[in-house]
Amino acid sequence: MQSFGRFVRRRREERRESDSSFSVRQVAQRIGVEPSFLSKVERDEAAPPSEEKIVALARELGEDPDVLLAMSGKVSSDLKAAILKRPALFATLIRELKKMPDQAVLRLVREVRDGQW
Amino acid sequence: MQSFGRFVRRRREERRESDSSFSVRQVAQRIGVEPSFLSKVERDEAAPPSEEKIVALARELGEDPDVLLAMSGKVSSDLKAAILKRPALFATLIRELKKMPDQAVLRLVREVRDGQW
DNA sequence: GACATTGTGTAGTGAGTAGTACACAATACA
DNA sequence: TGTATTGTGTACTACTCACTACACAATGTC
Repeated sequence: MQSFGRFVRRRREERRESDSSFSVRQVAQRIGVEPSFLSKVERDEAAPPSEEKIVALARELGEDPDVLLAMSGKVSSDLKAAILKRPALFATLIRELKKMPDQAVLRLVREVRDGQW
Repeated sequence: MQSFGRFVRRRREERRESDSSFSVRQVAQRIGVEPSFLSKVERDEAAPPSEEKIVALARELGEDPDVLLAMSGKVSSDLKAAILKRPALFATLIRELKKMPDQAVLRLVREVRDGQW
């Protein structure tokens, strides 16, 4: 899997080709960190920022926040809260699903979402 | 919801009624922490211990590790890992399920486990 | 009465988290 | 050519996490 920093840098530079406001400095300001910090993060010299900043960064880059969070080893706090409310139930379900291929999980997601439950 | 410390203390003292080896000191030794630390944890003067110790504690107390972890605000690292591997899929699923009542989730768990997937 | 065991108080620690503040040389722009 | 903007280096900080080490008085046991 690709590193968090490398990925962010690549995506930011892609966005920059068509929008010069995607400099380290300006993106840093928009997500609320110091430029030097974002610079270090993008070079993997600093650990990924907090959940809040990552979500803001995902918004900037047009990426899925959950995916970007995952790259930083974090799980969105609202998902965590949902699991913590029914730990035994979710533990069983997730352990069951982790054995199954993507396709099967996807099918399940669809069926749950389209609501015959 | 009950506090982690209070719950552990109560459960330990229950076990102790029929087994004198369930003193703070001896349980602490079995799970690998200092007695003073376990004592503080049980009185909620210290934050809950690490995942590893909580799992050991659950084993001692005959409790579900996932439930005890949940009381400490933690999600088992194997569940986290499973989510991190397919973040978008699990995010969608969990957000869908959190709106649903226990019964519906339970039914889903059963159907998944009994394997027509 | 001696010895062991008990719970707990106090003090301190090393690693990780999540950053800031400021300075600097290189580059871009007008 | 001057001004602005850029990315990055260095140094530092406040906070939390997950504990240990040791001492003590009270209680239990032989």
